[in-house]
Amino acid sequence: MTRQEQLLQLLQSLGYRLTPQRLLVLAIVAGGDGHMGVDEIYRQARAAYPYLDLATVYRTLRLFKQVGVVTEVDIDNRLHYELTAPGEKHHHMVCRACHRALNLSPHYLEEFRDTLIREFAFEPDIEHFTVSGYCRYCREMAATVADNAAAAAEPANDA
Amino acid sequence: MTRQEQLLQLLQSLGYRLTPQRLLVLAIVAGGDGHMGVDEIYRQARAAYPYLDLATVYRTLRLFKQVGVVTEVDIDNRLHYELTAPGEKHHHMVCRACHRALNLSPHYLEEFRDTLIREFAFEPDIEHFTVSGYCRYCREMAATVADNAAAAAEPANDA
DNA sequence: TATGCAATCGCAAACCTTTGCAATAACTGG
DNA sequence: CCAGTTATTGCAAAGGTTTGCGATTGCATA
Repeated sequence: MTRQEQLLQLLQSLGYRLTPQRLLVLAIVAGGDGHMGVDEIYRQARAAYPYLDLATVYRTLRLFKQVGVVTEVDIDNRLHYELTAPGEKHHHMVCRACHRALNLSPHYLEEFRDTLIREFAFEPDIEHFTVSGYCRYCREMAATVADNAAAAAEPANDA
Repeated sequence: MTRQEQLLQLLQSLGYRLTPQRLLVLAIVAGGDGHMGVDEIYRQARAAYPYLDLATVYRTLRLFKQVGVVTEVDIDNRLHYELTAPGEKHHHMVCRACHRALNLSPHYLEEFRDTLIREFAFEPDIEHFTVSGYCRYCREMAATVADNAAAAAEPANDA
């Protein structure tokens, strides 16, 4: 039984119906590489089944997320999805500059999670956790630009 | 000089113009208690200046956030803002059930931040950090409901 | 105080996402 | 295998937020 078939069986066991739309969306997300934007999923799905509605894609992805089949990532105010890899769960660091999403092992969040529970009885939803910030490359680039500007502004360094 | 005047001066020193719209929005956010929804800010602003446009409110708040004058919090897919309290910076824990936002001291994030920088050279944007999850009260309520359901399903406990 | 430029505004339209509703289709039980 | 029930769909419209654009206005300069 393939991974996709397993997931379909999971959906069915939870009482959800296996519609062609759901099979299609699952196949596309499973076939994609990493996080896919909704628009891309929709485009691919339409190619196979032109009557499919965008709302159905959104609803399907929301259902998949709720059941744990996919992981939702907010990248630059847009929703992206990837198949949840069992045993390889990970969180995301999204760069504010280049909008790339990097994976982050759950290990780095466990302590934080424990603290929140212990101190505030707050149970963080660390199934779908995203930190935004600036990635290594954008930070380096920014540093380089700043250096060049400083050099250009330095009269002694000219000529 | 009041806090509001300080902030206005800050805006001006950064080259932004002090328009009546900005003064108004700042006054409203400063006068509000805690996180205010955009709609509430807009309603109050309109009462004082009916020609104000919603887009201007959004733009103004985005500017304020960018400059650090206000802090943005996403509560149930809606933007909320509060005046940034100097020296009392805090993050947020937003409950997925009751949508209440609780404050979280930056202290709890420093170690996490250091780890990300050290391990991945990723600089997390911890100026505006929000964790979602389930708060103490909603967790207790869920537990109670579950207990009651279990008790109701227990034949020996009836009558 | 008058002038000019650029930032900002209001308006309208777009954007991404969610929702209401009647029609359709997947599953259940007979 | 058929009919009934109910989840799910497509469609259209709304929701919150952002953006393009021409008109306005704050502010610097003279």
